[in-house]
Amino acid sequence: MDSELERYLVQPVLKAMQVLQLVCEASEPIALNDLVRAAALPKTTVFRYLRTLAALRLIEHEPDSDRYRAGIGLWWLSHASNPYETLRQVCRPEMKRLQQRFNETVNLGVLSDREVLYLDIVESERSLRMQATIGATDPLHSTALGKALLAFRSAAQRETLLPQSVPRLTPNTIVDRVELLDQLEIIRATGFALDLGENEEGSCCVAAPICDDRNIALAAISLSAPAARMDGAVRQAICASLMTACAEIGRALLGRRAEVQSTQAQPAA
Amino acid sequence: MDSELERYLVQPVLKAMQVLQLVCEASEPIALNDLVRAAALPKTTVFRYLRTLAALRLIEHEPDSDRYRAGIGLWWLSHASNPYETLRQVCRPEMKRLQQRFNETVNLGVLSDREVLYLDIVESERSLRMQATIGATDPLHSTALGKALLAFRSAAQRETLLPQSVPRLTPNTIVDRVELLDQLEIIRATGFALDLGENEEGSCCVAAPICDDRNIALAAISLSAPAARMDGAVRQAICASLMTACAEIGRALLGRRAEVQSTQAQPAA
DNA sequence: ACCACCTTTTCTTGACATGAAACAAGGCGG
DNA sequence: CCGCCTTGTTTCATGTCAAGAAAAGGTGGT
Repeated sequence: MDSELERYLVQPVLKAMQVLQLVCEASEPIALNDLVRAAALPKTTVFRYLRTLAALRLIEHEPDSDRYRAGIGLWWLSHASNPYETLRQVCRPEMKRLQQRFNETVNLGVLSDREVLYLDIVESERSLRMQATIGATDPLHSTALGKALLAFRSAAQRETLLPQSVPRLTPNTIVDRVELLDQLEIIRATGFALDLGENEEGSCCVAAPICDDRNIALAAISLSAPAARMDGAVRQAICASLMTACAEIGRALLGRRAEVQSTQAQPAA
Repeated sequence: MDSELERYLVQPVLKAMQVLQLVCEASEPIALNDLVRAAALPKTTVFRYLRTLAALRLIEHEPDSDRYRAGIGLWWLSHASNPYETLRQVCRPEMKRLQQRFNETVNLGVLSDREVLYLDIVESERSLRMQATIGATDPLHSTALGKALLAFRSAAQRETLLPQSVPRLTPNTIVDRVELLDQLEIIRATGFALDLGENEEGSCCVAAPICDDRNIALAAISLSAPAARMDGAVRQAICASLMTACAEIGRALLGRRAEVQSTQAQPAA
């Protein structure tokens, strides 16, 4: 499916990044030989990548033990006015407050490539909790985050972002396109989106969008919990807090100029 | 001086990282042509790097505007059990408390390649304040951080880490090797290090080490201020708080197994 | 002192990164 | 509305330079 995306790939870059990732994933400084084994690349090649990455300070070399570990250069990359990073920092305090108030998992998501991309997660402390991973993605149509992000876009964009047919993930998943688009209108009117076990059985999510001054969603925050803990009264309280928090963040973002532009899909060919 | 370090460099990796850095530094999504101009590389080359980096999710492509921006992959790299990142997270709360209590700039530094590497900085809110940059380095011999890091190492390592002759940065810089080594003994005994305008005139720093269970410094925290604000009584209070905070962090680190191993220099050839 | 293991260096080869140039696709002004 | 001009994409021939085998240099253990 991504045969087109796999063109023009520069091998040395791919392989060097693989090595970098291995160094970063290692819980402790790692030696050349271990990297060679892990990466399944020739020793000389790995050696040269390590030297190159070290010159860029992306990794650092411990002369004593001849081991490599993550370097300060990574910090530069991920903090140099990275829009995701700033968005996360702005949202963090409100997300923590939501988590503390309801003790459920709070997710921050943006639209990326026709999917929801989880940018940040503040986890509930309960043993039974919803768990996603930062950087992971979920479909738009089956998640509260996705629907919130879709609803606060132009009608034209909703059309292009929503595939003609969407996969059924649970018995509750809404797979009828018209029904989905109708629901988006309701979400737009009420200001929040629900996911009643549509993405994963037994889980329930509430999401609200963070909008710019044109009422376009830049991101969305959701609270997710087992369905049993998310009934009537509690859900109402959550909805209210969530919408307040998101509106607050939206106002805070207006102050900044480093606005986060969510990816918008190209028109269907 | 680093002619040896510049060997075995893989060009595609260097250039691709340059492009990645440019994308990350841009305050807003940036187009291919702008990158070509900024990087001074052929268009085709930059194009291929962008595709490669996008495949790795280090950057993301906005189909509408044909622009590129930092991607979520960066987050993976810098947060996948990066020892610096974990150290920073552990130290942050105490650093913030120190900053709030004294309203002076608080620095976190580690030993890296015979220098102090600033890992984190919590800035004073005063208009006249000491200011360093995360990722920047300073000499060991002229900074409180450096001396604290040196003092809590074996005598042998102090010898190898301290160059035979050190540069004079201000009139107060201690350039006599014997005098320096003597002072390290005192620092080791008292538990804190001072910099009285030795690195920059008019600035005064107090530093204390964060030690592991063998009393080896993993990192150090310093408070820096204009000399005028750092006299007798205040300095004593700062010293006490600093040493308490560092001891606390040391204890917290003992709990974790992801200990941060500071770089140790190789024996002088 | 020998051996085993690991890093570093050297060297040859051909795969492949390269970049000029042509092509396609918008966008803007005339 | 048309055509020029900017920007992204593709193609292709070339020679660079990344690759990897193999050997040398170091280090620590028994």
